[in-house]
Amino acid sequence: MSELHEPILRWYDEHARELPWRGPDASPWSVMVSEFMLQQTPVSRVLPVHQEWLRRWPAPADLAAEPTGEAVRAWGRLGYPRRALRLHAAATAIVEQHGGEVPAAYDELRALPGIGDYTAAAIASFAHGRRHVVLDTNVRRVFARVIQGVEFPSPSVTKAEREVALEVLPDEDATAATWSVAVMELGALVCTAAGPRCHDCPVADRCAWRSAGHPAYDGPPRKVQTWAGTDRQCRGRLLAVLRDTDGPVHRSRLDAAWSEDGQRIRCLASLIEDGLVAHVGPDTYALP
DNA sequence: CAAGCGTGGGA
DNA sequence: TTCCCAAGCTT
Repeated sequence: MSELHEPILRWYDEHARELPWRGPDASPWSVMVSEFMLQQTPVSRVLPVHQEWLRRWPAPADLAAEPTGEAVRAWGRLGYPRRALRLHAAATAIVEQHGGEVPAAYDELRALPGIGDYTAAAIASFAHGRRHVVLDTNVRRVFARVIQGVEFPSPSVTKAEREVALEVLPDEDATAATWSVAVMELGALVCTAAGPRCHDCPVADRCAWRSAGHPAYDGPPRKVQTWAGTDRQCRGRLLAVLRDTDGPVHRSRLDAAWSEDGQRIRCLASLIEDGLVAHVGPDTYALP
């Protein structure tokens, strides 16, 4: 499958977006912050928050010196705000255990809060030029189509999938890192989940899914998250009140944000349990 | 391993 | 409008 390398690497060289966390001047910390923010959040929404984050906290130690609530507030509306807590906790661990420098070793990255297999491989590859299999949703979809000939990959990563990704990973470290980001970019811009632009694809003539006539997805139904009325929506409402207010707020403000008493009380308790909200006085709450 | 966790934009 | 989805992690 190494005949995929040249066309995809050349395509990336010509079509890659210029993003602040790419480029030769991007620090490992900048890459790490971007990877946290990009977990389930689109690039366009990450860009302004990432820029302000790096301006305010140019190194892990700068973030670690702040209360966790400052990270939650600066996270804004990126979603999944526990990522902000984990990024803060990871920065603290980097200061305490790694001399303030983002580790380059996969195992050390993987041990940090909020860093799973994908993020550890991505930081090791993109910030430090190490050779790792980087399997995100884009890479999985590209390989599913080009190599396996199906529209979408299985719900969770399989052993076979990981073996295929390792087989096609270039041998040289720097090339492997560029390859991974190139395949990701191809998935993000061309081989998209809905409406792939096969006419712009550098490997369309080698694509198993395309040569099979774009057979429809035949796997288990992909689950859709419900939203209206869920705890996630309730928690988002409550946290938004605190985020958009300077200083503590009275409980009446939170009561006004969600009408159903039982759910609101449960969600507030879970936010406190998660460390996203602090109970600072009788009927008074604030960011931690 | 399935479920839970935010948010907003595009089709 | 409704549905789908966007560089996952944790439990």
